[in-house]
Amino acid sequence: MKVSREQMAENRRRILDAASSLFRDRGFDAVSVAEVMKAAGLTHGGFYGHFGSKDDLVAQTLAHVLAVPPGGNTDIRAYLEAYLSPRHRDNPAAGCPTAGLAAAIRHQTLAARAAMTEGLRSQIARIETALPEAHPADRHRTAIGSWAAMVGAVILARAIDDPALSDEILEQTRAWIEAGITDGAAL
Amino acid sequence: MKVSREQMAENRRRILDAASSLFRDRGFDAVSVAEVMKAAGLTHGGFYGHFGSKDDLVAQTLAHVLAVPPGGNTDIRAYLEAYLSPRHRDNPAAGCPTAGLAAAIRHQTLAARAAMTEGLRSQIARIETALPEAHPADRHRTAIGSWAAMVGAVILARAIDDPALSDEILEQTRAWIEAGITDGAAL
DNA sequence: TGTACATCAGTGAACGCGCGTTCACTGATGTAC
DNA sequence: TGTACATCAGTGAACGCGCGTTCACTGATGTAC
Repeated sequence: MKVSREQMAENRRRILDAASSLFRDRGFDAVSVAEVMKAAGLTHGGFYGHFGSKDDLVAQTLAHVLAVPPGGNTDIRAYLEAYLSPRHRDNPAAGCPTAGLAAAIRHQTLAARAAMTEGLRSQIARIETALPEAHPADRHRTAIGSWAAMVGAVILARAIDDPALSDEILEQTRAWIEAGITDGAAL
Repeated sequence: MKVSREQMAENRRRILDAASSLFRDRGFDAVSVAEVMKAAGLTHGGFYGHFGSKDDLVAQTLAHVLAVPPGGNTDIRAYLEAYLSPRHRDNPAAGCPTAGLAAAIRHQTLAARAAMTEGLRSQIARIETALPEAHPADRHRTAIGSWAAMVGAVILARAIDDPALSDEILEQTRAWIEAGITDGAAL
């Protein structure tokens, strides 16, 4: 049964949204095409009307989720606190796609890697602008170092099974980054 | 054909070594049991004489590779330079198992997560002892923050397809961590 | 020390399952008149 | 505006493939005597 053009566009959006959450939650390999389609309220057969392959879905999902980041967060400390929180760690499906998927992108297609590259570039730029005005010329360095530490800390915190150590990774990394941001002004 | 006890022990070691490299290089899912056995010079049927399942192999490989880290590196700056180098980024198979596998451990068994937890604990302790003597009481914080940034930077550097940006992630993160280590002494 | 034989590590064919993908079909859409 | 029909988004059964896993078999090991 054919659907309207608007309905088709919405279906496509729902597939991408469902894929985005499922991939972040369980990884690219563990989520099947049929599962994504079911989560979008469709059947698996229609998938290839929207995407050329599962690899194509992966690449387009990354472009979709990395292109439009969740609002311009200008308060770097609030952003740090939210990012390095147990709540973020425990909700990968709704969390940062970089923390959830960056390590898996290495095994994906060139298109997926290209989407990640652009996403990373804009994220670094966004953090740079959110850094304190008083910060010296090495804002770029601070943005990159802070982002690497944020992503690394969430990945490590999610990988271990000791809740106390996991909380500690988040909290100490947050304090370490804040110190680095503050120290920078004194350099 | 039965083999000697020593031969069997060596075969087991070779399976773990092969799995360790292959998993780091291509991830747990993309490497088949048959592939690991072939790399170890055996056929796939014998696998279940050594391990209960592929999940068991994953957990034991992690315990194997995370338990005995490559030598006590006491020079933190040399360690940083080697870790955040293009060479390390481009050779995941021989590289740090945390950078290669941490993000995937979230989707593995409890035994795998437990191995990662112990590996992380000992790695943090190792970095703490390698930090400059003059460093203040927040060595623990510095060790955790630095390690998170190191792991995050290598993961990000491996995820993107722009060599220049990838090099920059490594280099700037290294400089950022070094600054943090130095600044700490001034706190 | 030498021999007979039970053990069992490794082999390779076979299994069942889930996956990505294909395809003939359906029926609502939207256009031509 | 109303009607006839070509289009095509979505359906669900079916496919082929690779995977983890099993199992009957082989033949070297290592022990009992």
